Amino acid sequence: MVEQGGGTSGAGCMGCPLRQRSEWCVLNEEEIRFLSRHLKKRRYRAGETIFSVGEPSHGIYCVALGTAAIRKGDAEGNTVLLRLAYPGDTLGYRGLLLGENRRYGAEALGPSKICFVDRAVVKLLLERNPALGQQFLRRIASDMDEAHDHLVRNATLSNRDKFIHLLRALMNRHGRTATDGGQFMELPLSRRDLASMIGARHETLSRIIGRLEEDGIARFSGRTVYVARSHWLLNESRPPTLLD
Amino acid sequence: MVEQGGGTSGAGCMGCPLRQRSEWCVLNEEEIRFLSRHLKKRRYRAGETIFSVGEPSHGIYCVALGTAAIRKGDAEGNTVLLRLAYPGDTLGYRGLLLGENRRYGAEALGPSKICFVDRAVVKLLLERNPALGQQFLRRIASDMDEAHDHLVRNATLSNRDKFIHLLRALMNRHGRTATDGGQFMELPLSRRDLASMIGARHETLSRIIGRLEEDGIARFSGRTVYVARSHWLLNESRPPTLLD
DNA sequence: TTCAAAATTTGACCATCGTCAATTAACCCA
DNA sequence: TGGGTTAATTGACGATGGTCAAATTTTGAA
Repeated sequence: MVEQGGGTSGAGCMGCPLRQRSEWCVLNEEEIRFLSRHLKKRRYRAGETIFSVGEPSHGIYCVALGTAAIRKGDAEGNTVLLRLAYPGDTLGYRGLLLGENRRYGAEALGPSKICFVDRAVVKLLLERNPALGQQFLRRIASDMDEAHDHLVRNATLSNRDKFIHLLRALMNRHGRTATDGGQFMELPLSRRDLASMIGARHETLSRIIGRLEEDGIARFSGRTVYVARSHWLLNESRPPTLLD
Repeated sequence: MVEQGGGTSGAGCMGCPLRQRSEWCVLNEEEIRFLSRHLKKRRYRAGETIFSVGEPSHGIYCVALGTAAIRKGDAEGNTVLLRLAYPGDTLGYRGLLLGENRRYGAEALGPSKICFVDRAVVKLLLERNPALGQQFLRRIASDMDEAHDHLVRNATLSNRDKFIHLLRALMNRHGRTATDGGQFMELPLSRRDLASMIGARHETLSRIIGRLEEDGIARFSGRTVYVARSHWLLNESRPPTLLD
């Protein structure tokens, strides 16, 4: 299950199509070879755990293929899906940087390939190439911005609008344009997870979905969603001010 | 208004009591002297703006004395108070790292002293002392954790519980123990800002406060709050965490 | 394919929250 | 100190969201 050498094609990180999109893009050829030799690539099946809350942080993970979900729970046992990670995204850098145990868990949402880079390898590369540290700083800073935007939206929008925003974000990643200009998407998440992402109960989400269908904004069938072109742009955010 | 040399006593950063609590603790004596010479320290009056959304990021700010508020708005003009910053906290590193304009604003909540460090000075120190970069990484990683905890709470708790959590966090910073074992605090924020921190309208917060008084959990009078010892620990809210 | 478990939907009901509007209290500056 | 402005509270009421429970669909494993 575990193979040496990164990249989706077996040619090592050198041939990895997402090298340019990840922080590793600043490494030179020799450093990439070093990384290739020392990372562990592994396939995950749908639902498989990548790492869990509370375990020590031995290294970082790099999504090569598929989608991963970041989950976090509170003291009461409520669990929230914080964000999704896509190819090129790096997971678990915080625990590594702070030398702490993992404070959130990650799992594969579908069949995925994910590379693991041991803490020692990261450390060595960071020392060799300071630009890599810069890259990580930039990455975290940008994650921070995202988290803050998320906080503002959650404090500001209704559940319905939060869900619409979420749908649009998901559509950007998972959607395809249909022949009529509308968009199709296969949802990567269960209703429960979708609900947890907007801080609502799953029953509430069901009703929101029902209302979106009534209003003719979208059609849901299992995990497939269809949104007509005409309805897609004008929902940006604005609360449905009376009649529309 | 602007003076050279950091620290609250005029002895430069060297004598700054919060040097050990900020990222600058890794600098050696010479580097601290360099920092002292090149930072600009400035007093702010209550409500004064430190920096605003949209303006270019020329450097970072370091709270020496007082309390600063981080504000962010969304497209509709709603504004949210994201977090408070206290002595030792660094503001504005994200815009600097990403080379972007400020995506949030900061203002002094009361009379404050805040040091400004120009981007060029930061860059120089970062190059001279890689440990400083590490410190920043750790700081951001920890801010990130806080933001995620905040997201989980917002998705999970009722407004009432979110407010109790907020009160407890504020009490940790601003509270004093009374002779009877209860705690007093002078709130640093208006009701509107308190409400925005938990994602509620100010009218709703007024009612939450009313209910807390009815339930005998706390007493509010203007900006002073009193909480009896007996009610402090057992309230339905969860674990005591830091501000965020 | 078949069946049991899990996920989803739906209904009923109540608590909470947002909005509008009207007061009342606090604040700031001349 | 007065007067005008902002902040805070309160009431009424409709909308939204949570909870419990039951019905229905989907999923996964044998």
